[in-house]
Amino acid sequence: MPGPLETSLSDLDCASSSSTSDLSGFLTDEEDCARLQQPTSVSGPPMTARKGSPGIPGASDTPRKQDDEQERRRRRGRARVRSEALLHSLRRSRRVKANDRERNRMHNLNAALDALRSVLPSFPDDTKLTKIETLRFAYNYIWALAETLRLADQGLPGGGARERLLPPQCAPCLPGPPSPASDAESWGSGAAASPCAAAASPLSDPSSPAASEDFTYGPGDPLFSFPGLPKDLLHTTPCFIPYH
DNA sequence: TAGGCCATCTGGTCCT
DNA sequence: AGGACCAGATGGCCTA
Repeated sequence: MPGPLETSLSDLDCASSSSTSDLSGFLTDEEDCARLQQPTSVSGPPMTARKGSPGIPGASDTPRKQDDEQERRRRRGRARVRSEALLHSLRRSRRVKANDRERNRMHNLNAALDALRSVLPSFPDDTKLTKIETLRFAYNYIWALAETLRLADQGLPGGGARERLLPPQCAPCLPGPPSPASDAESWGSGAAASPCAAAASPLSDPSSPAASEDFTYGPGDPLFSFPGLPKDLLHTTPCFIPYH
């Protein structure tokens, strides 16, 4: 699959070398550059002072031309092998750099997940949430906090803390139930096998994440309570971690 | 041992 | 053109 790589062999970026990985078996960028900066000579004897070149008077032309043609073919073959090796090493070094960036990107993503875990309520057994659990937990936790505000608003005359805390356009943004059609897979499917799914009672709020059958809930669940939230909210707050 | 979770590599695609 | 993002593949580690 020819790509831009092939067209850029002549202008290799010698400054952007990767030193992060072992390229044993491959040329490094420095080697690439060093070789490219050399005159285009193949390994072996230098190409200067070719005996019996066509310009020399008195040479017999026909056999000499055949020899020259063979020599040119050999050189072209060696040059092709060399350039393919160079191309391979160039691809390799770029791939190594891309791997580096990808690794770093995933580390950043994990750091963000850790930061998210750190602001979520922790559990007594200090169990570290998995990635998917962290995201689901955060989703439900946000929903529970929003629900707390909503309940608080009902007790406030003339307007609500909710409106003061959240801009109006945020109301529709509150987490709704994952669409079974579109999101069922991404939200997992553990509820069917859940021991407490059968005991789950309908929620008053259809926007609750627990409205999705992927979520189970119940005060008996060890992951049920949110510290700092009203107790009565627990009756409408989903158990946020689906069973597996 | 099977299954879940994770890290890493990789090639493709999109974006700046 | 190069980097970011994404999804699939793969292998290691851990647990029930």
